[in-house]
Amino acid sequence: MERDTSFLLTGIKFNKKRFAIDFARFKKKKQSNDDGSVDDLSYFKREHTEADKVAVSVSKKRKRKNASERVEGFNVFKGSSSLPVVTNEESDQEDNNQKKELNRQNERDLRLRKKYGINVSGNDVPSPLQSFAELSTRYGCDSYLLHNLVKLGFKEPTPIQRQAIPVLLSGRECFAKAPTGSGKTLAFVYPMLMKLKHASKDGIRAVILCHTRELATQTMRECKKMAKGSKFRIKLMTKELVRNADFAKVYCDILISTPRRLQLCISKKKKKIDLSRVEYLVLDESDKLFEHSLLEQTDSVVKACCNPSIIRSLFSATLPDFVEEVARTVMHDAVRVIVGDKNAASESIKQKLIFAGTEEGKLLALRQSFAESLNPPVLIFVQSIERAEALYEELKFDSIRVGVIHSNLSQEQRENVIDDFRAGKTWVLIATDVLGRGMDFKGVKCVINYDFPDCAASYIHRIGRSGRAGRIGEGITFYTEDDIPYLRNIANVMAASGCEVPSWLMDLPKKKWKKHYPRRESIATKPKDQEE
DNA sequence: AAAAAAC
Repeated sequence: MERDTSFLLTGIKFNKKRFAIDFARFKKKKQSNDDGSVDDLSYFKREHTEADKVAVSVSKKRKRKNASERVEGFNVFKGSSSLPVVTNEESDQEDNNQKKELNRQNERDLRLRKKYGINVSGNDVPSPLQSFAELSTRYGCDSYLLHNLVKLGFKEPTPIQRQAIPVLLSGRECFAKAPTGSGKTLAFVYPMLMKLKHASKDGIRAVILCHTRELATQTMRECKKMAKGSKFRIKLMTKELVRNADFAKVYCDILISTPRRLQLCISKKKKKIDLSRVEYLVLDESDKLFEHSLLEQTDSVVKACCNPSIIRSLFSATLPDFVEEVARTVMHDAVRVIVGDKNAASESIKQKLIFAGTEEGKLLALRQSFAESLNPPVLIFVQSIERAEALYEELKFDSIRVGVIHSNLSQEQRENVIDDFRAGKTWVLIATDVLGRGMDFKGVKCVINYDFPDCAASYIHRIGRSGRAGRIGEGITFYTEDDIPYLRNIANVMAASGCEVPSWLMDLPKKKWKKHYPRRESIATKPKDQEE
């Protein structure tokens, strides 16, 4: 019974036992600021028995075993094991022909997957697409949808689209990992539009969860473009919608929201939102949605989408094992689709590391690089809101059109900043990690990590704001003495993405990545009044 | 050690 109430968190419980030390630390923290609001997490309280300790060591062994199985699972040839089963009975001619045809199909699938760097695992993985035209021949896609595709300039499906679209169209749940800027949004929106077919007459039929409001807005725009000409209702969960709508009466085909806002609507006493009819649920940037602070919110949405025939999918450019482990506790016979190398950034991005020495050195290096060649639009990432503001104050008098964005701005301000950047009114945009993931600014040629990213995943996502849709991009990362212990992790990503890495970097000691938030000197050169 | 996700 307990299991029924905690879905994804059940998975976490299992997971936590495996990592007993982290778990104990987390538990301590939970208890120390105990405010009684940990209903769903109550299982944390019963631990430390001898039986539990045994459970830990047993599951550790199991983990190792699973890990080795997983490696095999990545193998392309084992992945799509839809080869016909040989029976003892005499098979007649027809059976033989069927087997031959199946074998030919399997060979075609394998060739195609190999060609596009697609790795799959799972039972009976559907064949990848050879072209978009197959959407109508194989899946009876409506002509208006194909027309939209052409009009929006999509000619050839990207690898993730080739494989993830048939998987979703076949009604399979899936995990999808593919490089930044490789068309993941289309890969989950398009099959959704195809399967929804006719507009909703009651209730909500599909939900897309995004980790920031900016991404939710962008995703809605993409959805609307692709659905043009249909009668689908596509809605963004805005503050106004939450305030005004009576969710008992709201019906829409695709609802796009951030987790917290949707969770609130679920937990409302009056005008509660009904997600029991949801047929499709997408967790975009899913590893982000599975972070501690968001997991409980994500969980309540997953829990509320209780339609037994729901199709759920997880998309991201970085999909760590633990996310899949947790998600597998609720998913049915999911297919895994992985494009490209594990732990690599998009290959179309040129990656550079620059030693800036000190904070002052960073500012100098930035100004110098702008003086040499400013190739707008440029995105600059810093580690905190304060530093974003400080850098903005430094640059705004430099005759460069510069903007700044972070979560301390009002929603309206945030939207304006994004619009200005998209319209080319600002050339350089300084941002916190709000814009680190998912955002698609068409022409961004260069991303500068003014402050070192906090982990490899965030590095991959940040530089992935450039070099999208096959274009060339550049990712420049400044580092100081404080960051050197963490350089090796970035070097690994660079090596995995086919970048040249100086050998001394690879000689740095391997270190398990911990979140990296060094306390930094202030950005500005010393204020004038200090001289007085 | 941060940011983000509400009202």
